[in-house]
Amino acid sequence: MAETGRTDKYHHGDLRQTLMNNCLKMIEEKGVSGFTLREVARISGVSPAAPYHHFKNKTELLAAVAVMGFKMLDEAQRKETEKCDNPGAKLKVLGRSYVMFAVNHKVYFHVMFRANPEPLWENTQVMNAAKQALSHLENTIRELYPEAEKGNGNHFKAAVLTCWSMVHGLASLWVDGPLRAAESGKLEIEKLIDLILGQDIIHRGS
Amino acid sequence: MAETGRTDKYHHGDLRQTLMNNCLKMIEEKGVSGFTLREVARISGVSPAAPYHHFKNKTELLAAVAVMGFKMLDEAQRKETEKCDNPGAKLKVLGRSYVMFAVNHKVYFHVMFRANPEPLWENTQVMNAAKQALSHLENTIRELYPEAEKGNGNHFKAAVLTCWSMVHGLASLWVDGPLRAAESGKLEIEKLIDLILGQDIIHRGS
DNA sequence: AAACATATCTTGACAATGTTAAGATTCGTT
DNA sequence: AACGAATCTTAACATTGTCAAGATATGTTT
Repeated sequence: MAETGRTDKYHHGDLRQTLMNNCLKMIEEKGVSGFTLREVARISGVSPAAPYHHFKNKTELLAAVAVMGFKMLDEAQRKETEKCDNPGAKLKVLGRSYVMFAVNHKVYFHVMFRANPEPLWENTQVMNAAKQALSHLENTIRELYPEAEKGNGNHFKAAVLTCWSMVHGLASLWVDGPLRAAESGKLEIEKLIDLILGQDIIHRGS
Repeated sequence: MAETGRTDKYHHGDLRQTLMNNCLKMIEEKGVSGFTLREVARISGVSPAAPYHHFKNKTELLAAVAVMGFKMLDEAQRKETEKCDNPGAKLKVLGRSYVMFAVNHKVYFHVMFRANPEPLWENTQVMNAAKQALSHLENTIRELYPEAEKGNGNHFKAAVLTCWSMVHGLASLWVDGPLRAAESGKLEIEKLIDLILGQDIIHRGS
């Protein structure tokens, strides 16, 4: 039951989902800029105008994919942290999970953070899904450093942002190419993650 | 002397540079995906086919811009570190300079790291310029932790990558929108940088 | 069951884009 | 003065995103 093809019916049945799947497939092959609404429609077995009954435009298809990606990330973060009780271990697991998500779902990561005209962040659906996915990190840091939220809360924000920047940077460098291209030795990404997260990041604030 | 317009001559005189400038201007206004070869040509006062005598295609124009960006970054890193003798201070200055470059030259950063079909990293010119710009960080870490290069050098690579990831992550989150969109309090980016770089990043390896 | 509103898909069209081929114009050199 | 190379233009092609109008199916009301 190939999802990619058409059904014989005039009404496709589940075109919306099919379009999203084929969108991902296409980005995987041709990159996020090689993605074309018309071709996705073609592959899905419908006319060029059909997608417009499910998405306002090309960008909104990408936004829908981004939302799905953030939900997947959220789910991964939730599942992985369930196992550990120690909040310190939690933090590392979260970081590992974040980077591995980017590595294993490069396409989603691209759509989520490299959306082109960058209006995805003005889409409230995307924003909310993103906030939800990030909440795991915030909660864990809250557990680890309850005192950080005292005062103006800048220490807390700094801690969150430090961790986020770190893993997001590593993920970005990997996904965007420089890390892979620069052949950083024969270090595999997994070992890289462990090396980096092995270092005491927020050892002390200020 | 507006660079953007045409000269009366049949031969433009300095079309290559003009195209690059207008390319930047256009991306600044319409985003990196709204950038169009034809419009850049139009603004530059030449026909749609003229750019093809200076760049192999649209992508290579972007590659040229990316190279220029890396050279600017390289120059900034060089200039800023000249002042400080202490390698520890150097490291922070480098980080600050990296992020501020992204903030102040969002367009360049976009072209350098968000190049669309991501073949820019297969362009040797881009690769070399990027390596050059990154060498400052490597050298500084070498000064700071000479012992890290012992053995397989993994500790050294980890340290470099940790610093790079951190600042690149912060820069990415800012440039790509999530940080600005998430209205992370009223924290300005400069304060954010200081907060983050204030934390002992590579306090100890492993 | 019949009629009707709605959702879904198609056809046909439009302007715009990246790119190339063929021809025109200028520049540098001999 | 003449010639080759560099630079630019015109014209064309296949594609793209998007929209308006019409066709077809679905579901609901009577």
